[in-house]
Amino acid sequence: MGDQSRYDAKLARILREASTIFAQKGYHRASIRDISAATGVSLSGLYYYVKSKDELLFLIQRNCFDTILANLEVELCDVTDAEQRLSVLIANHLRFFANNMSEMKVLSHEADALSGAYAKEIAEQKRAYSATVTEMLEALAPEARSVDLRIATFSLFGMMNWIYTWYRPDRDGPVEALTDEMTRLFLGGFRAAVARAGGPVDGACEVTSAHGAD
Amino acid sequence: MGDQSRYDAKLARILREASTIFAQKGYHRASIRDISAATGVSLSGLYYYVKSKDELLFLIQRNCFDTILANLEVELCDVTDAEQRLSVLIANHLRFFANNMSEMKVLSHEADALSGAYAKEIAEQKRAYSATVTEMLEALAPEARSVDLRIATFSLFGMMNWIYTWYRPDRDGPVEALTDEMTRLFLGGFRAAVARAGGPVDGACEVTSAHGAD
DNA sequence: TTTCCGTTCGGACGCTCGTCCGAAGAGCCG
DNA sequence: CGGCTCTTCGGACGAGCGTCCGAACGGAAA
Repeated sequence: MGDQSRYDAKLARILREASTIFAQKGYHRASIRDISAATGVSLSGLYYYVKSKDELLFLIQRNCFDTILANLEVELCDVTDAEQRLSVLIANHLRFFANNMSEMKVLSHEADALSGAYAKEIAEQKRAYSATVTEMLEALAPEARSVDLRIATFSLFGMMNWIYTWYRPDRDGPVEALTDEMTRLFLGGFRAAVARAGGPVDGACEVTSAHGAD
Repeated sequence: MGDQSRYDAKLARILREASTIFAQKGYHRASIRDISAATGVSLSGLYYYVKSKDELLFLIQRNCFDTILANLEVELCDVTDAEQRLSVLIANHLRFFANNMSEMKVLSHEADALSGAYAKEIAEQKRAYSATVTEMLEALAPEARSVDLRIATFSLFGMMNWIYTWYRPDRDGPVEALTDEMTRLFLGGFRAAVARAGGPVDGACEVTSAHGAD
């Protein structure tokens, strides 16, 4: 049989180059011809490795989640403290993102470019990941309301995922510093929010409902 | 002269419908034909109101920033307390987003779909807005390092802007509750981070650098 | 050498895209 | 009525898109 590993390597290279192109131009704006040019593989040659442009995006996204979730499981296995578990998750998430900026941008930005079975499989991975975070927060604050846990969960993902729009290691420092800062920001806020749950933050909240619609 | 206000109203309607379409399908995937169908205006008729598809996106985004920034100025004019100023900004931001979900999604998701002069003008509005937030944070914590202020600024924008991926009023409660919760989360975290600046959060941070690259 | 199979590719397919041209409609003034 | 201006539109243009077919390549097995 012709080298299986050679096939795998070339497919991996195609996925990597495609991530770069998708990250630069966006999924819909990027064309198969762009990817053909970037990889040096002919237009029709690409279709030997991939069924469609959609599958290309699907494989990229699934690889990302597989890696993130697998790494997370390894790193969490011997950590029991609730706060440490959360900060391990944050570190794992941001480290993957910083080391795979193109893939991360594709993951965050092209979340609903897929449809059908592809979309379903990715959505399931995302659901599992979110549920993990919510469980961690619940372990940290068993008395919190579920709505607030949901808001906290997605606020954390917002902080972390949004970095694809602004983070550049040369200007903003290494991932480790970013991780520390975000962990401190979120964990500190979550602790404080839970501690005085129900009450406003030093009169900072009643301003909220002052104005009507825009 | 034929009604100027009639022209303006129709243009506004086109922009509104276009926002919906762009939000649903994404800018590049959405076609002028989709917008033509949604508005009932013919394909070529649209070009009487708008020079190009790019200008359509540009006008939507500029209208958003104009509204947000104008509202903010009004709301801030008689607030002096540093914490209250920040929470007014958060409230203003989230209220606009929740009341204009399509426009907000287009603003957050199609940030770099523009190019040339259009992109430049929007980028300038965004820069001014970010600078406002950073200044508020600095007023709140004059001793913080500028890198941390930058991270805090974009973490806040991440929390707020990411809601376009998950927030639904019927499931997640009214904007006011969301605003209170996010204000509490961020402000609490920021205060805590500043208070113990430099030091890790209860041994939650040294885990960060444990593993290498992925 | 011949056969065979995994791999590669040129070139074409039908389709949709953003844009524009020339003409026609609508309301008003003379 | 005719003429003018603002608005609207049918239909076409060239370009680029994702995909696929049939043929050719190359190295190992016979």
